Amino acid sequence: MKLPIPGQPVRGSKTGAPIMALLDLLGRSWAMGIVWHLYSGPSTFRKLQDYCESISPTTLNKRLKELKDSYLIERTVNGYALTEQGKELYELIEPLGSWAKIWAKNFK
Amino acid sequence: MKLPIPGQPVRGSKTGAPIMALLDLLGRSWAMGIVWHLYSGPSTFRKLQDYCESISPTTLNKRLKELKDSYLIERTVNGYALTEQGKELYELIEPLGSWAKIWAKNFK
DNA sequence: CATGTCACTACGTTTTTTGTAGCAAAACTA
DNA sequence: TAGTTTTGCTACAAAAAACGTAGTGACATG
Repeated sequence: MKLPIPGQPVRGSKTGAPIMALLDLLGRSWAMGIVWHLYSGPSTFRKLQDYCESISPTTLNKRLKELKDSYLIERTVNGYALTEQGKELYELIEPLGSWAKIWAKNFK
Repeated sequence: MKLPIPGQPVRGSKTGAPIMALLDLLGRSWAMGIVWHLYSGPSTFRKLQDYCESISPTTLNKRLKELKDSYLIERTVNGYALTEQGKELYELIEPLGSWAKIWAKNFK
């Protein structure tokens, strides 16, 4: 799966509309989960693997590369961490957390 | 791929934390794209297929079923449409649209 | 120098998604 | 009302993505 780059054809848009590139990136398995987790602080590869519970190292490594190449995360001395932009993105999706709790009531 | 149900094990959480169930659902190919598109109004199966440009009917049908079973979309006389909850969800992710435009500048 | 930890890579298997074709039902059209 | 479109799918084979296990090289620890 190649990196979705705004301005180039991506899943959902031949012209590469930024939102579609972003949704392509985030719509891959574990991508949002990784961002979600990293907001609580930098994490090592192994800890991310533990956190994700069932992600394969292959997939984790791929997602990390993609997120790095998309300027959302970076490697620091403490492990993988959100960039400033990554934090911005997290803050945009953060409201999903409390909304999800309400949404969950449907399933009872 | 089975429907991620809050309270049951889902990708990223053995206990089925609502946010993880939601991220599992939305982290499947085309899921957010479908929600994004439907906010502009109800759409038929064929129109969604056109809009998504490269989704297979098999996958579109699966995603629609999942979103229906998750109370985010429903069938109306005008085709598939967001439920009230689906609209709420859209409004939460809407800010991604304008943020994506800024994010896109990284790639130049 | 032996042992452990860490960040991966290799690789074969399973699961998901694609792409093309086609079909039955409903809606238009002559 | 018979024929044509349109619609909402399903079937199925092929391609791609993700998994799971094993293992490797780099670095730290004792």
